[in-house]
Amino acid sequence: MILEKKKAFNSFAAEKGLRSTRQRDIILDIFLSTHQHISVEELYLKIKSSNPGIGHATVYRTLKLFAESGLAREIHLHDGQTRYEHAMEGEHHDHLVCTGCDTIIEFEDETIEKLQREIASRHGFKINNHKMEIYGLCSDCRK
Amino acid sequence: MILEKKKAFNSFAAEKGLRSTRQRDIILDIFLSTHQHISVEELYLKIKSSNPGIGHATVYRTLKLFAESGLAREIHLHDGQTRYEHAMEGEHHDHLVCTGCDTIIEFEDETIEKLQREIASRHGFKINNHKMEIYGLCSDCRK
DNA sequence: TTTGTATTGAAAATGAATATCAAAAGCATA
DNA sequence: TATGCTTTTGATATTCATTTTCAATACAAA
Repeated sequence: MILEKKKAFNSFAAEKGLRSTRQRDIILDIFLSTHQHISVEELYLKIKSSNPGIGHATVYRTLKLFAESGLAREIHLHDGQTRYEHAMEGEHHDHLVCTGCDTIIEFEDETIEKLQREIASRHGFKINNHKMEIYGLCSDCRK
Repeated sequence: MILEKKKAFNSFAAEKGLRSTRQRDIILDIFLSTHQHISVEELYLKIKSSNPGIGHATVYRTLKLFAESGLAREIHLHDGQTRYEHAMEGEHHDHLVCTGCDTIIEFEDETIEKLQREIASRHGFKINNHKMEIYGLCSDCRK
């Protein structure tokens, strides 16, 4: 699966005429090895620890490329940091965010997606993307 | 209705032991006179034009207070600016955002809200808040 | 008034993200 | 393999929204 994703990114890169570089390979490997919702800073530190030479800007640039290629998706929660999650074709993750402990739980609900499409078409919109976040307290934090 | 909101904010302020100041009155008046989704900068400029003395920081601070009091709600679209909308008890606005012309259309859907509550309770969450934005192209921009 | 504290505004600081630009690296071609 | 052109990189500076700092000011209770 990771291999497929690498291939997918490589063909995206080839199509765009991008060169293949050591840095992009490393960032891709490490990004693919992470869990969901990693912030740029977190990823940067992770990369730094094994590859001290790689710069801040490169990580930002490369993650934008991943998003463009469809490999990753940007998410903006309420703390002013951009995070990236692994994106797969046609797959959508919505989020339950605990404001107590910052736990993020993913969910999908086909009925909601369907209703979104209905609402959009009722207003003449063509959906590209959507995001939905529910903020609250998880059972642990309510205690 | 505007009067009620002012009263509501004043009792919130009283409860918190906040003082009543000329600046907060002015900012409240002007905020209440605006339409939905005003950015801090836009509001600041509007305020500045009639009250040149009022500072940037005060506008930021006061809007945070409004949000805390329940009078306003923060919204974060994807351009790095915080906007505020008028919030009313129990009322929720979700948004259809046109990425072509930045038009924002509000909608509400009780079925979606119900499904959200179900999902949350299934995960043991108590909802405080939610946001949902659908990004796409409106009929004009698709032409 | 007087006094204690909250609030303000100007300016500085922060922090995320982007731009700049010279040096380095990739890649096609000779 | 060497050459030359172009992309990419990384250090640094910059931008922009927002927050902090702090001395001066305003509020409200006594």
